Amino acid sequence: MHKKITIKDIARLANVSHTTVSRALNNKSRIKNETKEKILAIASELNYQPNFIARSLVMNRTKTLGLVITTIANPFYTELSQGIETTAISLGYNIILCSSNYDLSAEKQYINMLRSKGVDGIIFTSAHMGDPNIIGLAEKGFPAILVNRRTYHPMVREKVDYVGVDNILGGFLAVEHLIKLGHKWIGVIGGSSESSVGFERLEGGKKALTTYGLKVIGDYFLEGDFLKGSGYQGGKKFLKMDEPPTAIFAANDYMALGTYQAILEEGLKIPEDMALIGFNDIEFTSMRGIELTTIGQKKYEMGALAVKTLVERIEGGKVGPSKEIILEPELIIRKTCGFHSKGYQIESKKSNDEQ
Amino acid sequence: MHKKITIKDIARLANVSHTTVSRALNNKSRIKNETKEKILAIASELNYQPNFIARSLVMNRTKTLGLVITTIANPFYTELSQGIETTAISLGYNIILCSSNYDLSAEKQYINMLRSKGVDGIIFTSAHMGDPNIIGLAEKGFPAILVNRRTYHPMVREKVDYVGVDNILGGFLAVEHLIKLGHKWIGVIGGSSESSVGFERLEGGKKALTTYGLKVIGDYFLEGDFLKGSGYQGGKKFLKMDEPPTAIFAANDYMALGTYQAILEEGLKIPEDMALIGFNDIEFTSMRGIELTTIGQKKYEMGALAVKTLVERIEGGKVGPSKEIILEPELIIRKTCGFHSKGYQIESKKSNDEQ
DNA sequence: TGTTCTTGCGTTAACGGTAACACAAAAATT
DNA sequence: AATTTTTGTGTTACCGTTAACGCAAGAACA
Repeated sequence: MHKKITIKDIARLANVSHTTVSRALNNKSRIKNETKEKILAIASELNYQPNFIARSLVMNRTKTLGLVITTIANPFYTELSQGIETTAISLGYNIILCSSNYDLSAEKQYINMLRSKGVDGIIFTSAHMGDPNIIGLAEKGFPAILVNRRTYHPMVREKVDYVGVDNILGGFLAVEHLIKLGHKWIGVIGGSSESSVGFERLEGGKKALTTYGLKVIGDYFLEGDFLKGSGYQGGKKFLKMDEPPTAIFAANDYMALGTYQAILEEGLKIPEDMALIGFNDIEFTSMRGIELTTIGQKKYEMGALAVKTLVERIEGGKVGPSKEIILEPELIIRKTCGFHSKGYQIESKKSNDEQ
Repeated sequence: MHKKITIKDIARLANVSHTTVSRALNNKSRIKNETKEKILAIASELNYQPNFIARSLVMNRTKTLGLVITTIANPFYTELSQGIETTAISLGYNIILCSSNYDLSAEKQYINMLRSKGVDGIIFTSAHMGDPNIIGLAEKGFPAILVNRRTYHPMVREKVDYVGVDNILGGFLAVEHLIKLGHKWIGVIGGSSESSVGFERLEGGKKALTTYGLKVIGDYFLEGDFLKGSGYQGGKKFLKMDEPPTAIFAANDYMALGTYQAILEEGLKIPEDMALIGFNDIEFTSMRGIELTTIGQKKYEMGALAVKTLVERIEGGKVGPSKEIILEPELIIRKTCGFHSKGYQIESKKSNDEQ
């Protein structure tokens, strides 16, 4: 393999010191235009590529960001990642991908690795509620940002920025939609209790119930884990109740898809016999044959915003208190909750066991 | 922020030279067990994290791989990426993610950046047929591997390994399936001409036609671009023909999904009025309401194999000629091709329930 | 015309590791 | 007991950059 050419090679050919070459390449002041151009010409002639490793060592900056994610297999995260990666590139940063696969100890190893490799900052897309790793980072003042999921730990809130959707409002919108369609018995399948978004969406749902004068019934709140299987099981569970709900809000689309399947398996029709609403608006939920009503959020923008905020913090020094950027969710009406003609006048839906 | 501790800090505390600390940390021979343990104790006490940047500079190895991909938004690539990332981690490597978004000049910039950052090798998941960037890399003998899509350039074939599915066989299986179901008029929507996999799947399809004594009719072969839209347009085009085909093979699932929609929009039923088969078996095609018959390939394993092969080449020196690893595709029968009364027994495959 | 300021560049020292080499002391061999 | 080999460690150089500092020559000012 070709020997890599360095600034010293250029220096020799240009009859200057390697420092001067460095100055020319970095467009520093106090260099004669003539010599600069000579050096630049030689550099491009030789197709010189700077060695970022060496630069990083002395500058203590790598122009690289770590992205810690549970799994990119979830379309929600892939879209988020796209926003993150594309924006990072546009700002001159690269992304090192780290899929923790829901393993907290793996996360710790990732963080150590990333810090060893000198990343300038780390993006966490799926922080656990009391994630000790993130708390540790916050204590050290290491540049990091939380996207999507957050942590309520005071130290983290104080030091680490956050970008996410208003999950409480999202949950509210979902359940409100069901209520406005005439539902009074609404089942909710939450996310894992370690996740802030699951918790918040649940809170929003409860808020909608109380706002509209409906009771919050414990049996109608099931805990899930954001995976399809738990949506499926939740659906089955609801349908086996003496008084099943007439509508179900699943805290994400994956679970909603599982619930969908459970409902069909029990011989019920959607939306006639059971209304269903999800959360996230992942690709494919809009496809024919599914057309899930759901709560949408700007995933790509969220990722983009996260990177911008993080890079700002990295490059702007450690100034300023931490930010919390909250985006607006949006109700996306498709076909799994039925239609409303005017002002939410919907055909009242009686299930057999309604009293 | 805390000052990062270095081997020199440890050396001072242990009363040895920094070289000895390096020896202890790297488990080199010729060091007294006693001193080694003392050093290791101090290192873990101080929670020492090695500086990979410095190590990389002298060793000329970063334990980092570049992943050049068109977009991770395509579920095919996300699953591939998962295999790549997980395997890389298990072998001690990190992945820098580079989404080219179908832009060849972006690819060139990515490659330069990756080389500047000193990655030990690059994985290409979607090489163009005559990709000059990859040819350049091959000429320099830089460690690289092609996954999924390939290049037929002799220099690349000679120097760069390849892992992919047998797309010719896959195309053959798809069309053969349709033929065995009794179809004689089969429309094919190919991939982009810049992609080896599109070309190969088409070849396989033609081979099936001639093998079973059917004519290869030019009008029945449309060029697509692997995106949903071109599948949709292709479907429309076929249906507007005087003699539309009775079955369509789309060279990937995304296009098949588009074709699906076009068919439904024209008021036809699948599979009664039109049979449809795709390629890749991406998630969601198995979902209720779609259940696309398709050609499956082991995406995760493909990614894993690619990383293993690349790392082998990196770590084993540049020995040995290049490898071509070809995996077997698999016909996955679901519901979009229907059943045939006589002679062709179909055992339906259980849909792969995700997560 | 002498003094100060600016410009342009070279010298040298980092950054945090690894590796080649040297050289005593200890162990093994004769 | 003398010689050779092995073991354990320190010294020094180096990887390819950037940055602090120094200094001569020219420009600006008095």
